[in-house]
Amino acid sequence: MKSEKESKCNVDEYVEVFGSKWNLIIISHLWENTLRYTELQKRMNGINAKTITTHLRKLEEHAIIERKVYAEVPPRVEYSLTERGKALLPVLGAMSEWSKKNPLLKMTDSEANGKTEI
Amino acid sequence: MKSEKESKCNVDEYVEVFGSKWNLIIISHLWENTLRYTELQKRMNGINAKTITTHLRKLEEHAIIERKVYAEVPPRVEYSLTERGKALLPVLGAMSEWSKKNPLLKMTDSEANGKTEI
DNA sequence: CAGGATCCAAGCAGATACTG
DNA sequence: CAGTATCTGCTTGGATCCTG
Repeated sequence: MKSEKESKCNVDEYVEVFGSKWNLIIISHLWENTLRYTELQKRMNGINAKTITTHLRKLEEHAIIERKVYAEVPPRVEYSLTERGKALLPVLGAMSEWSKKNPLLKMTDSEANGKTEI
Repeated sequence: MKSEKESKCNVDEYVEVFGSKWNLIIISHLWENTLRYTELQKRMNGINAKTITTHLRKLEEHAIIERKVYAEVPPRVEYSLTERGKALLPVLGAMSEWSKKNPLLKMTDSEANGKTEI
């Protein structure tokens, strides 16, 4: 809704980056290793091309990930985190910590029907 | 799209909580103090009732915020963070840290047309 | 005051088909 | 292989009206 820097000043800054399901998922997948487009897509449970591309471009704009194109015969494009992106470690780490200590209580749609795995 | 616990195990757990613009904003507003419905709404730049209520309910389900209703003549409802919610401090802190050290580079829709404020 | 109920509009994600 | 283009449908957010 495009709030122009009112209220919480810098909150709306990181909201753009963190306030997105896909962004968080992509970043966590690129955490350990550099991945090719297809490989990343596969790991993300076969998310469709348009969706993943849109978010990859977005993260690229924010200089959080880097896109390297190799001019080879079978085209190869690899995505990896930039330094800026790696600086997110504490954030992802804190999130992971919190979720480990505070497992979700309910399941949004299917009211906690025994889904206590992971 | 309801991915059932594939790929990154615990990632999809916190994505539900953090992967939302409004959740992050609400949490950051309730950070310092308990707020009444109207006050919270006002601080969120006049976000409309339905939207804020939806997210407040969601955060309540996740036991991140608490909703206290005072049976007074002019109804009063106050929202505050629970212990579980306060445990998010490191996460929000890390986000804030990151965004301070890594200011956004561009403006999403309006291609950086001089909007370098904040 | 703090919403619930509706309806509508915009944004997002998915499917499909097509290229360098 | 790694996308782009397009169309469609669900999900969100917003506006408005109404109520305990």
